[in-house]
Amino acid sequence: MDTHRTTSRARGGATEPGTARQGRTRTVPPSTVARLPGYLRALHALAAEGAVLTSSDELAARAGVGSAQLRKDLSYLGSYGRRGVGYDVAHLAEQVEVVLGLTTQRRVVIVGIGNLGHALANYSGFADRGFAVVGLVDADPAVVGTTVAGLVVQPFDALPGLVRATGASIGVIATPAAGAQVVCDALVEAGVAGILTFAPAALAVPPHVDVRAVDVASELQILAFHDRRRTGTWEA
Amino acid sequence: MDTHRTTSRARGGATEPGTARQGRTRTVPPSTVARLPGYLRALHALAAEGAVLTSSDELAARAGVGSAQLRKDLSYLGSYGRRGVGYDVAHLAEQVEVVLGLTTQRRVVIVGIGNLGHALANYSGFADRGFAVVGLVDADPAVVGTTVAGLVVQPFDALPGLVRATGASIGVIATPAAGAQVVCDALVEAGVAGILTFAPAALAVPPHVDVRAVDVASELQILAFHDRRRTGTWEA
DNA sequence: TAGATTGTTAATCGATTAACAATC
DNA sequence: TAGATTGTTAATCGATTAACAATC
Repeated sequence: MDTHRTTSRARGGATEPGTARQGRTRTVPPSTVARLPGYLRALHALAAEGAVLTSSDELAARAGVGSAQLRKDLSYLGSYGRRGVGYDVAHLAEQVEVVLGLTTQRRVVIVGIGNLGHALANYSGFADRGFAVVGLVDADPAVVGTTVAGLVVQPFDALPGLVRATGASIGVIATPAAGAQVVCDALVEAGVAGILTFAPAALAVPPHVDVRAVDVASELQILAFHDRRRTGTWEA
Repeated sequence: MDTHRTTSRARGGATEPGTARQGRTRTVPPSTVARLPGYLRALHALAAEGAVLTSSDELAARAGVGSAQLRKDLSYLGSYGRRGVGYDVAHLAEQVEVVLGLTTQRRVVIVGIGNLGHALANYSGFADRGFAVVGLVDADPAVVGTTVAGLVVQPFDALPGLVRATGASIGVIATPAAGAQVVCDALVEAGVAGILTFAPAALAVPPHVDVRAVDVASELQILAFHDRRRTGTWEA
């Protein structure tokens, strides 16, 4: 084992195509990048309510962060507010989308069409937020050939062809932990740029591939830590 | 709005019932707590392979972190290794479980039995890792009364009674964003200690309640950031 | 102008990493 | 004893926060 680690919420100093005139390159810290989707969500909610302008106070409250942090985060993207006035909701939303790379719809392939894969394939939040599910893959012959969310489930062998034919740049792994690394390797080999895995397993990937891991049971275990009262381990 | 924010991956300086003799209280940093489930996973995998001893190098590689970080993290829990020898796999796993509060099985209620709620209710990884799903709730009369994963779905009104009757300490929100805050308030009112939400919305909760938020579309957007090549925004 | 709110600076705080003394 | 590996220290690094000068 000598490829890179997963679970790295932070992959170092990413650069960003210059939205500032001149194409100058700016660096957005990983912790900021991770909060941008939340800001975008809040901006869309404001826009839906008809708001034209917002302030760092208001937007921060909606996103659940402090206003100092919000302003600091936005400052990495550029200067999109007006002092004494605030931010133009629509314009700021657009800028955040540009930075996140959401001006083009990304294509997603889901591997593992069990309960979770099913749910993800049918999730409308993907389409709403810039992603198109363009392919479904499963290793189980009983599942292959069935139609889920309007797509016919393909066999595992079809994965590379599917990724290339559809131009998918993101793979989602919704298989059990046992199969996750094999699926991951296949996705990497097929050329995806990012992988979102729900399998409870650490994945090894080459450095040019980005992995994000969501482990539902781990989230519950972290919650359990804070609920550790009367667990029987008291002593004095 | 004057309750607290959500999305706080880190709720400050949690204390831990003293596993060290004397009941002395120790503090485990949030970032360390967040990695403990991964270590536990790796330890269980090692145990399943028959390993009796492991080293910080081996365990760290399995969990996808550096060995220095692993040792630092474990040092917050106590001194459970032997210099020159390594860690006893079974014993260390047990200690991590004690710290995470997994010696008692926690009871979980799921609200929102759509595609995702369905998948979560049926997810075997919960039972395997210390949690029992003891109640399902949905607002849709067409869903109420149906049986999912061996449980009859209850109406929203039944939530407080259900939480109390089952002694659930964790609530999972799998509803659309629009209903999330109402559900959250009801869970808090019913007395849960922690909430895991999949709804794309910031939740306000009182300070004694812990919230963790998983937003699948946000994860994809973060991946999209790293895939921001040829998005058309180049300038020079 | 007076009031408001940004963008940035500087201070603080927490997390990571490398190195090594302690010790099995 | 010699070799191995932990637990801890100290240095570095990055993230957060508060305060305020710039400016609308």
